Amino acid sequence: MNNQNPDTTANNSIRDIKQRVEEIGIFYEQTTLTPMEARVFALLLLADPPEMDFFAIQDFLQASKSTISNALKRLMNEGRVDYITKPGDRKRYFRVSVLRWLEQIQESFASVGPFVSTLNKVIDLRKDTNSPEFNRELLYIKDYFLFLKEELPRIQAKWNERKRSAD
Amino acid sequence: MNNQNPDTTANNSIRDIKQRVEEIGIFYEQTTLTPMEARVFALLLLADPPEMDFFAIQDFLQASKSTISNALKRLMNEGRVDYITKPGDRKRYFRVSVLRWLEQIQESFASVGPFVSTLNKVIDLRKDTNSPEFNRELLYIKDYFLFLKEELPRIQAKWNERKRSAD
DNA sequence: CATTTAGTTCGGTATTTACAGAACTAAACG
DNA sequence: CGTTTAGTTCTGTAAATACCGAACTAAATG
Repeated sequence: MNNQNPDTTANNSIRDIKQRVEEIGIFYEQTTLTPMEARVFALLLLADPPEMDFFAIQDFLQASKSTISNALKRLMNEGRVDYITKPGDRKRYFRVSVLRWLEQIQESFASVGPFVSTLNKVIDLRKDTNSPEFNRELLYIKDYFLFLKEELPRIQAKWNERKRSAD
Repeated sequence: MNNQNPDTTANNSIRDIKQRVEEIGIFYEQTTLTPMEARVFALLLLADPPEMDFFAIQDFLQASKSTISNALKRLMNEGRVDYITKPGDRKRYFRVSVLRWLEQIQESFASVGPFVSTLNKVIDLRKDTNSPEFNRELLYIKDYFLFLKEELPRIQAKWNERKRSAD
């Protein structure tokens, strides 16, 4: 049914592309994805068209079904990937859900909260100690996080505003 | 020589404190420290006075010398911990270097760069593809990172300004 | 300069984690 | 309603990682 060029990605040799997937994959591996998750994600970033069915992913990466299944599951849980379906075709076509991915990133930015509360615990537990200098430094760093907690939503708002007025 | 109360931390039972170290430790474990690194870090955050010699750390955490040595090494490389020395005492007293730790955090905030360049690679590799919608989304998310790359230094400057005028 | 002290490094082990393969499931198709 | 399809789940294994213990090193001490 897909009558486009059936290449996985545009006009480059398949070997080249495998290399690119590895390369991009390594970057995302360092942002807390497992090697295979990172490769799946990189592949979907580069694929043309930008959605692939389960078997195509498995075949390209030469991995087992379970590994691909688990990688996709985690990528979907993290909001980086979703899938579309096509009428009269029961396959799922997996793709990077760029906009949800962006939302996840934005939310994670907002998560300074836990740092603040952990520091508060520490500061509270230290309240009877005889280390005023150190305790003051802890208050200082907590202050910084509180500052971020205020400012990050601000720049988020600024971004929203910029994008709103761009249409 | 240390004529303070020799308790590891202030006026709480040692069992309590072990529990606190675990608790605070678990939080830092989730921010890319190994369990033992996280415990060492948590211990130094709670210790009173806020510096401890090698053996005191080892004894408290009931771990091997090598494990403590490696944990301290990594914590020092990451800029979270340093040590002081005392005249006529060849031990090193390890402590959380709050201000360097803060600097590290601030630097890591500034590191949006790699995200942008990875996205640029992806966008470049996709330039001949037939997926305008997807490609536009990628440009959009890249735009967001570029925006952050501008704005984060700004809020950093704002913080510096606030702190400068606070003395 | 032999010994103690304060750690580091090296080699091995146990636990965890990533992945494979095969058995299973649920929906759709003939 | 048996079979194919599109995945998932379960069980085992290989590789990576965290940790231990013992051998080592470098500085200070007697």
